[in-house]
Amino acid sequence: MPANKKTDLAAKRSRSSAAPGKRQPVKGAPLRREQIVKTALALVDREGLKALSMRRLGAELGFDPMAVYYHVPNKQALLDAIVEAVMAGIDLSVDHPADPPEQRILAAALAYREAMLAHVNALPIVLAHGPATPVAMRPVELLIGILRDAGLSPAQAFAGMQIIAATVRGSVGMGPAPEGDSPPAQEQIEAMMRLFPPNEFPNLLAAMPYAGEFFESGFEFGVRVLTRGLLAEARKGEGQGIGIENRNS
Amino acid sequence: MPANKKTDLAAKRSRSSAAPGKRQPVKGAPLRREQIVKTALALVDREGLKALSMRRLGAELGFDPMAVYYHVPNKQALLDAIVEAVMAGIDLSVDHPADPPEQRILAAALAYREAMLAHVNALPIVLAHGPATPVAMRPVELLIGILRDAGLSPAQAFAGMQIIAATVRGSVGMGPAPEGDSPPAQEQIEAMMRLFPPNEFPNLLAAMPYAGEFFESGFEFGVRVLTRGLLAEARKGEGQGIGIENRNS
DNA sequence: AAAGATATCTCTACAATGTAGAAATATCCT
DNA sequence: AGGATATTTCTACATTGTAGAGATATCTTT
Repeated sequence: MPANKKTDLAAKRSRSSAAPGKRQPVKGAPLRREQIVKTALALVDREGLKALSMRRLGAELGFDPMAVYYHVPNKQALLDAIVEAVMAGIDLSVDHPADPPEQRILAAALAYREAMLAHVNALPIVLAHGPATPVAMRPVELLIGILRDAGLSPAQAFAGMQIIAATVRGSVGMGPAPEGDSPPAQEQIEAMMRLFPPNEFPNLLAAMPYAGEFFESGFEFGVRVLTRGLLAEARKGEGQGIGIENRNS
Repeated sequence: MPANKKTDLAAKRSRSSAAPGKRQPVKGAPLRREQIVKTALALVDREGLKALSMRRLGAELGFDPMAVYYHVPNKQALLDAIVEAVMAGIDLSVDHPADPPEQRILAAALAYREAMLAHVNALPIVLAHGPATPVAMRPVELLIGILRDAGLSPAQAFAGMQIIAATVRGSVGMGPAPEGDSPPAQEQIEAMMRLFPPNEFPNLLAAMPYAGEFFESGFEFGVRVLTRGLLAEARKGEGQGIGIENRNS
């Protein structure tokens, strides 16, 4: 009696949710797109990007792998959805319009960064030009809004938002390697010492010991510098062709 | 007489190089690792990342696909080598130590950016935490050197280099989508207008028309702001815990 | 030049992947 | 109940990276 796969899969489905007396799901909660994305992201977080195959995802969900294709057209769309989920994780409630602009900008940048660092294994797809969906654009809208509140013209605000977002994205991409690519930082540093001849890389080697320290507090430092400069330049009306005239009311 | 594959492949090899009278290659130039990487990068540039399969690369080289595996342990190593090749494309000759620091930093940042933009199709792997080989570290060494020349402490210089590099990397990653993902910018903008309700995204929509303008000159603007702020903060001795004391001679 | 040693390349084969297409089943509506 | 629709499963296939063994070229030594 070789129990076939169908029975096995059906048995695996969790019937925990859904009240039994009412209508709606009877056999077990049907597959929802949201749950697919959530499970996929969790899998990536746990085991890395290359562990995310459609078959593995199907197993994780307790469904046939092909079931996913009813809710998502192809794997690329799934990856896009994952990116969107990461972006949706940005906590926008950190912004308080009454606070000074410097503080608002820093808070937004940190929230952005925090959301990405919460899913380091997904960084390759997040940084590879994620989709411009409404969800992913809410933080952008907020940042531009803050900069406009600070008195910048639309063009200046857009440029400022781009620079800040670029700094956030670039900085998380340069953090510690994800997915067990490399040994712990200490060994890595010593290996580099051996790999890089001190006469060719004197400055790099001299600065390496501060690498860890930077990742802790250096990002904040950078954003603060950037913010201050941005606001000052904007007030001066300078801007290298960006918003030379103020298009305000 | 079914001409077998072996003969076909051998016939395909270019025997154009290598003097015939001497020793060394007689049958046709042997496969060199450098040529493999070069061909692979060219293929990626031409047809995008997903066109780069080992079989396709073999065909492009005129060798059996498996021949590559004698020179490169696996595909990941090949990708790493491609990233390194892109980094090696950074033109370090733009730096003139006699120039003022602002100018040197901007030139270095632009050279970095230029090299990455020269291979947009490779960006996903370039941004996905490239390997820290000596070649890839030369620009880093240079940047730190410039900042040290400008009077920053090692820690400050390292932090500054990180911020600038992050800005460069982030900004190229936010450029126009590669690999024909999306239609030309103009249509895209109009599509966004439709996708984003103006009451939820007023600032974004107001700033969108300047998107193109930013990508042209906004990056320079951002780096300039960052540089000026960086140098000023460093002179003041401030630095949020980064290099509070100067570890100079 | 012959013969063995080594470097380089080729062939075959396999497991894993994304996904098309048809079939099966569950759910809903009348 | 029965037909319509939504959802899931099965089967199958082309493509991918790459292991392993074998073939061939090249170099070294005699």
